[in-house]
Amino acid sequence: MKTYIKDLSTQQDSVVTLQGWVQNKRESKGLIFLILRDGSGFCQCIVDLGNIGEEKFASISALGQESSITLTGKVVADTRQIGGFEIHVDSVDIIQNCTDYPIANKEHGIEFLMDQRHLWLRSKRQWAIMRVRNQVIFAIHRFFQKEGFIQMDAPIFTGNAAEGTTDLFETDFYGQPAYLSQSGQLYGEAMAMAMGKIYTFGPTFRSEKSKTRRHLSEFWMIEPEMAFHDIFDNMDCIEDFVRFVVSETVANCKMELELLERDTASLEKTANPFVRLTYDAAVAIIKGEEKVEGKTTIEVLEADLIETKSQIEGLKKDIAEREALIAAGGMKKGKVNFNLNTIDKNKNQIKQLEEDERNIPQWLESAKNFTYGEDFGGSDETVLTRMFDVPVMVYDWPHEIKAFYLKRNPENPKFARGVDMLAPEGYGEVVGGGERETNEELLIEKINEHKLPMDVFEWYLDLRRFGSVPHAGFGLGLERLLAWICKLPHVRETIPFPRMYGRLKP
RNA sequence: GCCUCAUUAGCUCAGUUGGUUAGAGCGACGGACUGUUAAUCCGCAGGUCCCAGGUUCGAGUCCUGGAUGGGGCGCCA
Repeated sequence: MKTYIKDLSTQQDSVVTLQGWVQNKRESKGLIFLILRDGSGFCQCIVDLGNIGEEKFASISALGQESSITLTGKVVADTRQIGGFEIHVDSVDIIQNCTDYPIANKEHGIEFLMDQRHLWLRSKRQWAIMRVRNQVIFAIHRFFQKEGFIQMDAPIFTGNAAEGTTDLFETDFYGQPAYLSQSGQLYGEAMAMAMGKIYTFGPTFRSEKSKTRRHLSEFWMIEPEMAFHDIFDNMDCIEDFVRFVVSETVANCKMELELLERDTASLEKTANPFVRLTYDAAVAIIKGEEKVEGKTTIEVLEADLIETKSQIEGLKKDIAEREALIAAGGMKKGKVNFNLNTIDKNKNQIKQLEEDERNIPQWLESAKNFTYGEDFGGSDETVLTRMFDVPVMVYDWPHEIKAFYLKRNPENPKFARGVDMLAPEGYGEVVGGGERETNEELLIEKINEHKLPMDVFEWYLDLRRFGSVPHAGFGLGLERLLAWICKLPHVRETIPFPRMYGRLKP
């Protein structure tokens, strides 16, 4: 039977066989410390010259990083180790000895790592992120399945742009132009009329030339659609759903989130009620006309700017101190290296903080001058969510700026019943959705207003002609949700092989 | 599409007002050390300073254009 590192705790003092890769190696005379990884975890394995013989010892000593091996040894408890266990090795079979593995155990730049993505996935942080992704996907399915939703797959080739706004990838479909799907929602609506409650879970494609930390050209979206649900039922569903996925992930990914140094306290706050604001109320807060807990956005942002500046000063001081210590001499080499590396890290942090320093005044300006009636920009979202520590749902948007299929507020037709959920900690829009228009005349009017080809929406109008009912739904961006849960600076690390502007390989 | 910052060894980065033969650490390689946790110590090798022009006696450094990348805006999940 095969043994995996994650199961070592059940095998204490017995002899097991592990198969994996040499993640790191330290050597001393007569002893080799191998850090083995097998996909399920990491474990230190000790090779003793006296146990294994000189010839074998030399061949193990020559193993490069990421060499593949099979080893057999005794499981010994050792509190110093990550998993609490280590292996005292009896024998090693080398499957492949490899050398010159490109990714070293140190800081690397993002461009280099993205070029090495196929190998980078083996690194600890990436390993942890991919495991969280797996748990999040599983929790999403559990939520909808327990709530009686039917999973459906929407087509990926479409003949039209669903909302007519975003840039799509064009392909050739037997001589006809076809577009890669930017949303499965319209098809979801059809299926919801058949099944009651459905959800799609599939890839989505947008050819926007966006170079930001929250855009991908290819990403995964979850789109539930519910018959007999209005905007408020929809918000209840969003809230229950996000709360469930976050709490299940926190419960099932303790080790992974710890490895990512993710403070889960802020995730646990999703147990509290989410903030619900109309567009009007949100705009008043963004513009600084309305206070939240006694403070305006302008005050909070100005304080953030001062804080950023003092952090930069603090880091510069820290660097100067370390440089002076090194220059003074007499420091051990290991300590010098540690300090040099810390200086590098601090410098990188300063670069990021300096970007914030440049951005915050722009955001402040943009928030102050926000024009009522416009859609929120990324910075407006950041500014708004900065004021709360739970997700914020903004609903009832000016209908002109929202998609054609959103229902008007019957009490005030100026507003469409769309809802966006903004994640805290600056992550912004993670969910977009709303109640769907059921009035056929209004829909036709909207399709014309948006200058969309009527013939491709004929089938969609049929949904209003035959047993039309109030219904609502939303779309959740998996990678954006993951970036927030893992507190990553960019969505590109949340998907195994990101496709984005300027990145098609590997 | 616009704005902004960057590009120097395999990797992460220094490089002074423009001045001789461009540096460090890590990694790789060779050696030492029997419990290491980014091991440590000694040694050794490693360069199209992103590309193309220009200014200058002289350019890694200054100027112009381009390429690539980071970030922001717009657009969006």
